[in-house]
Amino acid sequence: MPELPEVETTRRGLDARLLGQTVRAVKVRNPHLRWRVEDAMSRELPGQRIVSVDRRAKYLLLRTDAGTLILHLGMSGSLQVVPPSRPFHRHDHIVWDFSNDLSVRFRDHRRFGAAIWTRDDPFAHKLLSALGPEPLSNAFDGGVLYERSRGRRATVKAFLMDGRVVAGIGNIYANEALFRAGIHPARAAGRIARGRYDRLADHIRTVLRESIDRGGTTLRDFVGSDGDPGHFIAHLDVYGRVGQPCRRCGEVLKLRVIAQRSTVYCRRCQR
DNA sequence: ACTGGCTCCTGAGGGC
DNA sequence: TGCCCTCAGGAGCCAG
Repeated sequence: MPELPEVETTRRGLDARLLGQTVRAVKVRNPHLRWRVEDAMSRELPGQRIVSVDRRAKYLLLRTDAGTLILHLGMSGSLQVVPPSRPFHRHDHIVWDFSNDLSVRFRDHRRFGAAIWTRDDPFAHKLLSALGPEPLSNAFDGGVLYERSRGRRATVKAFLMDGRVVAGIGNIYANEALFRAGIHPARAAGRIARGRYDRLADHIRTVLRESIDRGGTTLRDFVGSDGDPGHFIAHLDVYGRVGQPCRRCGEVLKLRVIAQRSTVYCRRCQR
């Protein structure tokens, strides 16, 4: 599923190919994504030039002078940059044709993704306005986690995946960062010391950067991951490794559902 | 202010 | 071989 590193890789691919290009045509083949794709997007986007391609959490922001296209890949979405003549896949739901004779297709077989058109400041949009700091920005550190977690009884795993605390940490990277930091995923967020949050924040940043570096390599051709966790999968310590030995101590890795998500951890290394 | 549970959807995988 | 069943999973939303 597209996690923050895949979305960032996608952003870089779009930025390299679409910046300064003009939207020639928009075709919505199936408007039934997470929220119905509004006609205003098809009406107002043609003729507009892409002035920037940004990312906030796992949202992609394609800005024009008339408004911003906000995209979310959900859990099975991908964006494909292809020649317009390429035959359609049955789950290609939206198509944007550009002035450089490239076509971008939003493919999403589960349709948990979203395409939202807004004329206003996208950061003021309800979906973005309450988001916490970007994990790779200077605004994020152990202090943020420590301050925000005081008094909270929810598990640290759920806490990390709450976008209002820190933006864009998905299930895979919550699992991985907690393993690297040696913190048990079911521990109450409010009962973790400052020093451990400092280390956790460092590990969140490091694991995301390492994965982006991998994504940047394996997804260079930009065909989208389409449900695949990406080639960073070979470097995961816990996610997808239930029943296998811990790379650090050899203990068999355990699976528990925490925060409604599969959580894999080492009960010896994580306390 | 928090917290946990529900929801959308389809392909994959297991059982028989 | 094929059919049926179950389930994962991002994150907004809502009730308690």
